[in-house]
Amino acid sequence: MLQQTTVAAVIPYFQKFMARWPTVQALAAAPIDEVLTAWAGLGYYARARNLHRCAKAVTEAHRGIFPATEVALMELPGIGPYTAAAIAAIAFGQRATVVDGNVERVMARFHNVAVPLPTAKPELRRLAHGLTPPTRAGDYAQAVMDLGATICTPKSPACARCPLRSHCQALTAGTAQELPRRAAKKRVPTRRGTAFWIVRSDGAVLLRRRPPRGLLGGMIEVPSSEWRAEPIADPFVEAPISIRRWSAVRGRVEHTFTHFHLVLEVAMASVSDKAASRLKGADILWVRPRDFHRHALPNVMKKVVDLAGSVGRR
DNA sequence: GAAACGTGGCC
DNA sequence: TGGCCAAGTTT
Repeated sequence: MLQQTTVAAVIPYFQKFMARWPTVQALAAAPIDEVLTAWAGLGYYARARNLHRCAKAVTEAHRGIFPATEVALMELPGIGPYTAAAIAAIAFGQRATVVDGNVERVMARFHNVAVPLPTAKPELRRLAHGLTPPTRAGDYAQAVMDLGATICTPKSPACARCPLRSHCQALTAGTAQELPRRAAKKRVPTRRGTAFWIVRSDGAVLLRRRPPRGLLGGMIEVPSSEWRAEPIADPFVEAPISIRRWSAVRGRVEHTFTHFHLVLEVAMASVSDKAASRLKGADILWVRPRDFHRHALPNVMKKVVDLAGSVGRR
């Protein structure tokens, strides 16, 4: 959960997961849809799929016991170099070098490394390895991560009250504020589409399960036209049902993903039960808005729901 | 190596 | 207000 995500954002999700699935076996036995529903809103949904696969692997291939070496941990889904080292050091008390964004920043400053990320990663890892103590490497790693989160922050680091200030080379050089350097970022493009809010006579709305991998993989969506850089003249040809009368919802949904901005128009329509009954398939759902919380709607789709739901209220 | 992959908080 | 960045991993 903590991969690329702040502690504050994770805490309520962590509490919910631990209460609902207290053991790795319980998580392994859960349907993926339930795991994704519990993860909805946290983002990077491949993590939820990987966590679930990992629980299955530990349960089925490791007799419910996590492997105790970094190399073996790395074999598990969703566990990369950082997580493997964190588990080895924190859970198993081994001398493993834990390198996350905090550690990279602290190392770049402590040793005044001017080489930009990600080029500097191997060097920062070597430096981190050199400082890792033979005992209590897990406590040490968490201390450095907490230092990075509270004192050695990305902007305006609190060097005056840093316990490492007497040995920090960037502080001596006056470069702490500007380190670590990073390669220039690319501009994010904008994509556009039209979401189709299709209501059945009983008030249920058409939802759809996205393909199991890729963007929002396995999550539930309000069906929409394809999201394109160049919008098409008639998006309604991509609606899941051919409908004569669409009504445009005033306003738009804007959302920023990691690598593109999304602008969504919303169109509404009612369909007969007969027409609705023709839409079938494992990926099709008809759900009343009051039951949306039982499904894995990512935040971008919650924005669509909010906009569509505003019709009639004003 | 580079790109894909969510969302929210901060300044 | 828009860019930056977060306890990274996978393809």
